[in-house]
Amino acid sequence: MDKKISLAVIKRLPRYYRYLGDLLDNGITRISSKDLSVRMNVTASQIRQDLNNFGCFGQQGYGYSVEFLYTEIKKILGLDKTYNLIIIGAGNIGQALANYVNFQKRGFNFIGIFDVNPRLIGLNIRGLEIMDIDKLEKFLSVNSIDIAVLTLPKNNAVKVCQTIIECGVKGIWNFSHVDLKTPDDVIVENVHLTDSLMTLSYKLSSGDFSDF
Amino acid sequence: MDKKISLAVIKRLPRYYRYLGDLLDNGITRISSKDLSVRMNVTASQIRQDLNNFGCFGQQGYGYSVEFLYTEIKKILGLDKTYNLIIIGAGNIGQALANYVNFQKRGFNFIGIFDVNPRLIGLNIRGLEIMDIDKLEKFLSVNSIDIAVLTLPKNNAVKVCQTIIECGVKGIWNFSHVDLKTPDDVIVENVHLTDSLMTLSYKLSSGDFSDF
DNA sequence: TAGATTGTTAATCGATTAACAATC
DNA sequence: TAGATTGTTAATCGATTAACAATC
Repeated sequence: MDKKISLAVIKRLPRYYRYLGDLLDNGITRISSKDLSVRMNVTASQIRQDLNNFGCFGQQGYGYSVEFLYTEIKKILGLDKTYNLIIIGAGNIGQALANYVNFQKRGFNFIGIFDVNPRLIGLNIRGLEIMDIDKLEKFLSVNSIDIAVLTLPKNNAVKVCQTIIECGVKGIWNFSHVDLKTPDDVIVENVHLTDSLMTLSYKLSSGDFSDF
Repeated sequence: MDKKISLAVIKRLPRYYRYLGDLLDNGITRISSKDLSVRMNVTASQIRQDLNNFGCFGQQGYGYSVEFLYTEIKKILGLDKTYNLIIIGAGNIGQALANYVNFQKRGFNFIGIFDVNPRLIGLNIRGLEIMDIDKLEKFLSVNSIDIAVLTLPKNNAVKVCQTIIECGVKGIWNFSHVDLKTPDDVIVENVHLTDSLMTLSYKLSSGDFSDF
């Protein structure tokens, strides 16, 4: 990309993508920023500003072609490619993610799942056999992995993170409750479920529900 | 609370709480905003500004008492109370959350889990029997529920959301991939895993990893 | 007392919204 | 052509950072 896109914009893209998908499903072929803004409960100005970070996708007097815009955002999000993923930590969350079919549909393919627990090793999760984490380095040397999903306790997460970075993994989807330190070219996306739940309990107990 | 606290501040509180917990575990009794800022990789100014939204917890020339600050943030986050939760949708994610013990440790108690699938109804998840979703309204009429966790497909989510709001539930932890419309006094906290993964694929494929 | 560090005001920076000329 | 709606610049708003007097 040319100029720096702010994180706020990036985080809104999946939501645009979802709404455009819904419009497509409903057979709507064109949409103005105004109409979309009403549906999404944001300003039309913000939509146009956001999109214009990436190109001129609309047409004056007409609006946007839903299908075209959908395809463009898909490309922007990198969803025109496929990704190889491994899950490290085959506990509750790790197994749930492995079982969730929608990720595969979008091009995120789980090709390996690892754990330290001997009672889990060998178990079969949707066609993937849980492997001993000792085999991780070997596996990474013969498979090209785009994203490692870290669903393990935080102490182990830090250690494993080191290993996978050395093996060249550039994307980390981190579910463990710790901040991972990584080089600049390694991207970490955090899902801190506990933090999310705490945010909810804050809002519930602060009694200030003006406009969350 | 007196004045309006910005969402940006609220979202940072759980992270402060986590770092203070770590400090406590390491036997550190006092910390300055400067020291903490280095550990957390934020500015000292931001830490002081954030905390002063809620009170004057520090002491000039000394810094902050770790234990006191930890306890205060705990209260601010509403973690000095306990919450009754139900899980609606006993699929992969729903079961994973029910099985995850750390939530209970923090005062979030799962006291019911529901599904529509007859093959799941009756199954036992950590002592909770999966109930028929037909029994939901009855259950809500005799139990006080603070938070409903929605881990079901989006079409069902919208319908169920309506029901639980009518039954007086004020907190929703929404894992389904849809924006729920709710009255002002009902708080929704979203966990959109697919969006999170798309953000990661954006960053990976944009090639612009300046400072995410 | 002198040094350290807060709480808070002021300055800066960035993100959102408004406005409008360009143009389909 | 007239109406609609974009892309983009300018104005506003809010959040972050810097500075410093107060004070432990």
